[in-house]
Amino acid sequence: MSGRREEILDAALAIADEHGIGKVSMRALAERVGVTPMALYRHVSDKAELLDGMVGRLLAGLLPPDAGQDQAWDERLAALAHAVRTMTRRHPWAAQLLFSRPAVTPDAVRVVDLIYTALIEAGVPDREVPRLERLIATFVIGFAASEASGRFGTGSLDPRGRRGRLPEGELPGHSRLAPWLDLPSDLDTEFEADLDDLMRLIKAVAGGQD
Amino acid sequence: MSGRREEILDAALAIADEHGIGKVSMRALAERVGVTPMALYRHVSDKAELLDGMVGRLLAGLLPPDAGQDQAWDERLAALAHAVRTMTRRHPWAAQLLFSRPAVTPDAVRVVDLIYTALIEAGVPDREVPRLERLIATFVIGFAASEASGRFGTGSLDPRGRRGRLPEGELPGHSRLAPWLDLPSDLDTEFEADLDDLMRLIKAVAGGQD
DNA sequence: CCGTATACGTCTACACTGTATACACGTGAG
DNA sequence: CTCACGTGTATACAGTGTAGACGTATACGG
Repeated sequence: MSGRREEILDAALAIADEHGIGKVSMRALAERVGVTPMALYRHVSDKAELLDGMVGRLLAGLLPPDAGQDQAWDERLAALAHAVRTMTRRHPWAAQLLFSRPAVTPDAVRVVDLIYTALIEAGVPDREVPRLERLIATFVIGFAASEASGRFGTGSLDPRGRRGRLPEGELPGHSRLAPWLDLPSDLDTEFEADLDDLMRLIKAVAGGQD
Repeated sequence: MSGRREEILDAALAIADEHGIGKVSMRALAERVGVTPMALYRHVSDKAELLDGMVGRLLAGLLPPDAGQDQAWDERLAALAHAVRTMTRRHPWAAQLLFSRPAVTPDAVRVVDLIYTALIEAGVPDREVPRLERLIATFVIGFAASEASGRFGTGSLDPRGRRGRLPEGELPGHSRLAPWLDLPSDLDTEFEADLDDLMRLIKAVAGGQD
């Protein structure tokens, strides 16, 4: 009935994109919409529900424009994974929220279903499909969240700092891998390689049983 | 120098365990320690640094008591993964924080190094080790965070609710998998199966190149 | 013994936060 | 006309992180 709710959600989204999720307060949002803070509660029961609505709105943008039925299952899966990553790069604040609530909104369920059908088409036994969906989604979201929140470090300065801070010899792995750790990590190609590995994993599960 | 900082960190940890991370406020923490809120700032520069210190303290508990050198690489890796999961089950609030900052604290680096050496021992080419470490850690932390924050749903009620809310036929994957979705998910065995798959993935990367 | 440095803690105050409660105004239906 | 309903407002409360100025207790070098 009311596009007002969507209007509010989009305003919140705009604030988050411009100034970070931390600046999304009921007062700031109200001012942006042009109302009193309490007016928001007519359209949103909680601040939590507001945040839920925001991620819901982003998830809706994840669905491929056309059904994309012409692509093979692995291409559809890769496209979805890339869509998640580009989404969290445009909206870094969203990555953390994806872990916060079960995927019960209609849009989220539709995305899950896309993964289900892709895995079925890949030949994964029905019994294993939900587990593999969670495995893949968990990794993809986790990667996006790590990237967005800085867990992967900020570049080449980081690994050097690591080794220096601990007594020599206590980190055999780090010292052996030193040449590779000093390279500035290219997360684009890394993500690609990770996806390749996951596809192989899916094929292994599919091939082993059917 | 000052065991006082550790004392404060442990008090914060206790509050988080008893009443949830949301109840960890400078005022509540100060009262627990028996001081004025502002006194905490002598030992901790920020609330953010306080939270960082809390996860650091938990990461320290992740290291195996003895070096555990007698176990094979895959057993050491599995043990580490299980340790993360049990840690986030005991401290559900911690899972989200693991995504928040790069692993630069000494304890975190030591954990990363354990994974490095395990992967090297597995025969993974040096060049691929850091990537695989990130892949595995990302999944394990993501799984723990999902479990802790409810992303995996709260049981069997959830999947039924999902399908009911959307028009029939729009979710082919869900309707085909209905029998499996209604089963209460057993996250213990699911995590085990996921680890098995990841081990296979590691062996594949190792075997393909050396 | 004295002066000083350092670590630690207190008090007050500010600018925010989410939201409960009570009230006002429009519009459309019976 | 009246009543309900959807919407927005005004006020208020309890809680948050933390800046700034001020004390005090212990230890150390002359």
